[in-house]
Amino acid sequence: MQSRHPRIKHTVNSCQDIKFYYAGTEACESGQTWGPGVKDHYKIFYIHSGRGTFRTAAAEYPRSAGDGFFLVPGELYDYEADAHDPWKLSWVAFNGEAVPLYLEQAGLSYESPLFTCPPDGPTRQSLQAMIEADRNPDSFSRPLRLTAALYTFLAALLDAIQAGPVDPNRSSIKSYYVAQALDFIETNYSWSVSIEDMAHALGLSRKYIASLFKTAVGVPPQQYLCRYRMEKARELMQGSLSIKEISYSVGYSDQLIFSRMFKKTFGYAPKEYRRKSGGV
DNA sequence: TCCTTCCCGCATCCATCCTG
DNA sequence: CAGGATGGATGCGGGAAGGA
Repeated sequence: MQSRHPRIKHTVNSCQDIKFYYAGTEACESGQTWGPGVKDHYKIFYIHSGRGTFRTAAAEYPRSAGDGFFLVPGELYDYEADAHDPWKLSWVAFNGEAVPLYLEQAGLSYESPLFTCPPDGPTRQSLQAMIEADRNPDSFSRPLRLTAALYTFLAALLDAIQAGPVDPNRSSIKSYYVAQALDFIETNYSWSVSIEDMAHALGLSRKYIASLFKTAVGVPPQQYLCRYRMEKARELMQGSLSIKEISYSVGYSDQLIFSRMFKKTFGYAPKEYRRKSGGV
């Protein structure tokens, strides 16, 4: 293995994979409805005042001030303001590959679409900041400001949800640790990182994170890391890099060890694999 | 929920050999 | 001769059980 690199990259690097769509606020009229309908993006609602009802195909959820709910793409929803005390809503719509990860970390899903936040907390403040940024089109920096505001809002939302009442059956914190571990591997596989390094970066013991990882993923972290490196190597094998260059690129300073692992994983030595697959 | 200890399997390292 | 594969020794990582 190459010498240990002192700088461990951040454990979550996929923040670029979230895209802001739109945001807004509306004081609804009595009995005002939307749907049933579907969205092609994620949409989070926050209730400032009043009350109303949010429905999925499976359940009906009465909601009031301080509550929130969210929609996932492709599912059928409808919602309706109360006839006597209609709600005032704010919403933010977004999409991206990283969204499911963050929602899972927050314990939100189609089956569990509800959350509660303090009326004057940072969640509402960051939501308001995003709506303000969306209203100001006279700026070249508007897209960056909106994206930054969206991250701030999601971070505040995660903090608010995780600081809330703890459900003894809730597994989101474990999912969070496992997601962090997966992200660590995908970010640092090209260095000579160990599972000890990963545990240190997450602030957990090596044994504990390995246990969570095995339960969630099905294989130990060391095995997952090895397999991940081999898959990356197989991709690089399609190009013109030498076996030695590929081994360095996926975190092995010793091509001999790399060759052995490659053969164990795929059944062929690297050179043999390249010949069979018609590579360079 | 998180950590510790013990033990064993396996990944890694080094030396050597093989192939084109 | 350079690039790549194999064999044996060693240390790290995983599993199990239990404690704080």
